[in-house]
Amino acid sequence: MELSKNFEPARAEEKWTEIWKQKGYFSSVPDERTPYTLVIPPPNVTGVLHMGHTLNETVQDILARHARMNGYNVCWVPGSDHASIATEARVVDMLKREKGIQKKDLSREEFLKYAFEWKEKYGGIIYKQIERLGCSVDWNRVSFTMDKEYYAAVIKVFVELYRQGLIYRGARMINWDTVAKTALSDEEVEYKDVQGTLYYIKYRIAGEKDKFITIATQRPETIMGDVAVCANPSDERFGFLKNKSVLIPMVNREVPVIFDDYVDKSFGTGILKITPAHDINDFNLGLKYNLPVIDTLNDDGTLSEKAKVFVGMDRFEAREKVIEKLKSEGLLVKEESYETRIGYSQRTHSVVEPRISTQWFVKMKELADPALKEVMDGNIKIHPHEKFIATYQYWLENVKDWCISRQLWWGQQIPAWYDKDGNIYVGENIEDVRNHYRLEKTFSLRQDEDVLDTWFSSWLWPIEVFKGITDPENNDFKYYYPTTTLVTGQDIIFFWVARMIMAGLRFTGKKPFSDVYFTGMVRDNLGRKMSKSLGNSPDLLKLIDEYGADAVRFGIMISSPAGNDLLFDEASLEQGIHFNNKIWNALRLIKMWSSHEDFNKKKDAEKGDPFAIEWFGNRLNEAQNEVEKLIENFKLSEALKVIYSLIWDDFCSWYLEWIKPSFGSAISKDVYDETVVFFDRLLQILHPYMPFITEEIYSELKKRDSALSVAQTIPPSGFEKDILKRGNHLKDLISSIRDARNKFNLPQKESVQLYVHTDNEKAFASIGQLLKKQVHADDLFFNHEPEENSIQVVCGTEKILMVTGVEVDTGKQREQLEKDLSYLRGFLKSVEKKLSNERFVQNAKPEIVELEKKKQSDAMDKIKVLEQSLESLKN
RNA sequence: GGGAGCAUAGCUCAGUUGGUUCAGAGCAUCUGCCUUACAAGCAGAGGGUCCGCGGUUCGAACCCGUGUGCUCCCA
Repeated sequence: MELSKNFEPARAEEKWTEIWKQKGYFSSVPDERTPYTLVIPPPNVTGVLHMGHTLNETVQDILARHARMNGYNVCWVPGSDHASIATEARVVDMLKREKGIQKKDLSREEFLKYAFEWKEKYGGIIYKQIERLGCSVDWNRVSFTMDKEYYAAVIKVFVELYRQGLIYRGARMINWDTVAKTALSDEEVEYKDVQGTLYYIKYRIAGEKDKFITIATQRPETIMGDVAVCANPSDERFGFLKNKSVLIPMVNREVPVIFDDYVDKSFGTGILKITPAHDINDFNLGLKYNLPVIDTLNDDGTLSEKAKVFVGMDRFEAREKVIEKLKSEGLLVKEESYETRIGYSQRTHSVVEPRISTQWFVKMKELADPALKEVMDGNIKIHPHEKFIATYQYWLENVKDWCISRQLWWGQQIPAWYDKDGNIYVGENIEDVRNHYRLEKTFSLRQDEDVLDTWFSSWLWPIEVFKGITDPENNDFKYYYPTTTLVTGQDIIFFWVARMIMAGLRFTGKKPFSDVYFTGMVRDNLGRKMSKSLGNSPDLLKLIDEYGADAVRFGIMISSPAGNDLLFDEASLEQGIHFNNKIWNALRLIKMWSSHEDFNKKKDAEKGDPFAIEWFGNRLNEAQNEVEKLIENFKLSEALKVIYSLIWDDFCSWYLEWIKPSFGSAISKDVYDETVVFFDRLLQILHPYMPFITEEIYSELKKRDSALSVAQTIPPSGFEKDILKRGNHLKDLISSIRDARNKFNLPQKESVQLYVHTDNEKAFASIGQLLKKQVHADDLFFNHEPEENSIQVVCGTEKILMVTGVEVDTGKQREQLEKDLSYLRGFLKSVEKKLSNERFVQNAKPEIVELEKKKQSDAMDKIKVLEQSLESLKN
């Protein structure tokens, strides 16, 4: 069948996706091979893959395919997490919009039923995208953090940690999301610099007429929760307030003046209002001075009864009203704009409210220490190391307890029960509780309403996708765990990576993975973070439709240096298309040769040049060795660059041109066969990066029994430097002569005679034929002067005189030679300066001095050649 | 406020232990070619104060100090 002129991605993608699936190439079962295990960082079920995921999955697929082709039993587990807050919000929203149902009108069970339905309906988009990208995941192993067994694992771990004293329940200052109406962990709060306003407000001093102090605050709506004002004891300005109290504006409650070093004398007026319910520092001061806590906010961010004024009003609206009121009472002194930082919920983007709340926490210290040690000792390697090790270390050394309860329904319900007095009973289920605590069947218990943080399930991911918690003795777990490499974004180093290491060490006694590879963030070509609000994040499926999956993978990898941010530009995808086309056309060329009528008739076939094959074989080994080394070090982008240049430059531009039979002739069968072997090896090397086109070409190149995806890469062997050197010599000669042709406007078709001046005539035995062919020369003479006018080409220490029928512009030629000469003379001078410096000769290593001497003599040789050339031009 | 990282060609980045013609690659640009695989191509070329300043050294893109700018993390 005639091959299309250009590669058609859509057809190949459809075809190979189907074949891979049908043959079950990527499903793994334990066998005698060494496992190579990857677990997908579960994208959350509500989402679609953004470019960050795309980079991530591509990297993993490259590692997976590469390992598979190198003898490993690769198991790549796909899956998704339940994304408690985000999903619950989506479901609530959907119920309201589509069915007119309020969450509060549903029972927990009814709500969960809807949530699972929603997940079935929309959770599949991610898997579709992973498939379209060509990811070689094991579809038999899809995991979800709310699967029945996974759920059980999370509960089991909770109970275990509770019984070991690592989980406790207590009232603490936590981060409250007023939209999702749930607690958040510290990591789920994102701080942003914003322009705030500082309000200067007068508080009346109790028992004195018309005497006030002025206090600066950015949160006037919390005034009603004030329980004290506080100044620094060393601040003389406020000494007179000792043992006095002040009246809170609007509510006129009398509160004491206290003194503490905590107060920064230079901030605001130097005296602060203390509101323990709504500020962590105030809370700590409150504990220290035994002050009451007055919580003036409801869980949805409106003012509570305790605020007494503006009850039921939203906190930000209330702020406006409070200011108005203070103004009207003459208590507002001034407003001042200033820089501040405000915390936002990572999920709902609402302003997070510090709030006292009774929640469940994990004690982190005991878990963090081994996790830190494991990485610091190098048992788990982080890539790129320098960039992230300090961050990892800092977080673990300063880790705070982890708030794991969420006031939601979508998630694992906390396995804790309360009796009527509020005593806590923890167990895997109510029977377990009754047994463990020896309670009567009739003893009344009520389960905690809340669910666990999604990350409290995700941290078990590498373990529980193989049922390592629920069934630790099973064969899969024993074979696949610990996993090999984790690929993820640097933004979840604490959320996930650090906690997975803790969980792995704690629950299995083993690290969860050996290597962690952090990808950078994907930005647009202006360097901006990709986000929905900017609308600069492209739709992956559309990109694949437009460019093809291979081009998308190529584009994202070629511009993705390890660990660095990636500036995503569709231009690089176009480069991917061009590359596709280049390889495709190499196939067309080779196939064309085999269809020549004289192909296989040995006597008529043109003899191939042995040097071309010898050279490319060596070059291929050299490059493949380099690629292997780079991939081993997670330098995937660099490896792709090497492959790109190997295929485009070395294979297509040089090798194929060198062996190309002259017009009308057939290629020799031997050369053809060698070439197919070379092409095969190139496809193997490229396959992990661009799986579809390589499969397609592999199957077109010759008849096969199975696909490239499961083929084993022919490992590189050694290479001879001397042959590579000869190849470079040849390439230099060809380029120099072509350059000269260009400069002298000598058409490519015009044939020439070459007079080579060299002291190494022998070298031309192997490369002479190719040289003639590539520069369209019909004669090659050595160390003879031509009779006719000639163009002089200097290449290294060799000089080539090119004789042509065309008039030669000697002025132009002289100009070029003089330019080269002056550069070389300058260079020689610098080398000689070095050599004449006694201290250099004394101190530098002998081999360095030798090198400088060689540079000197090389330069002198070249200068001599140039001088002779110039001399001959003058005649 | 504390910490980390980065600064090399128009853009994105390599540059290993300080020493090989070390100042590189890809993309972009420019010149010439519609040469029977590919114009999505071929053959060439130009392009840099290695962020500034100071130091160490026979020798610095590389090591040290300092300044400036950018990015990220933490409070």
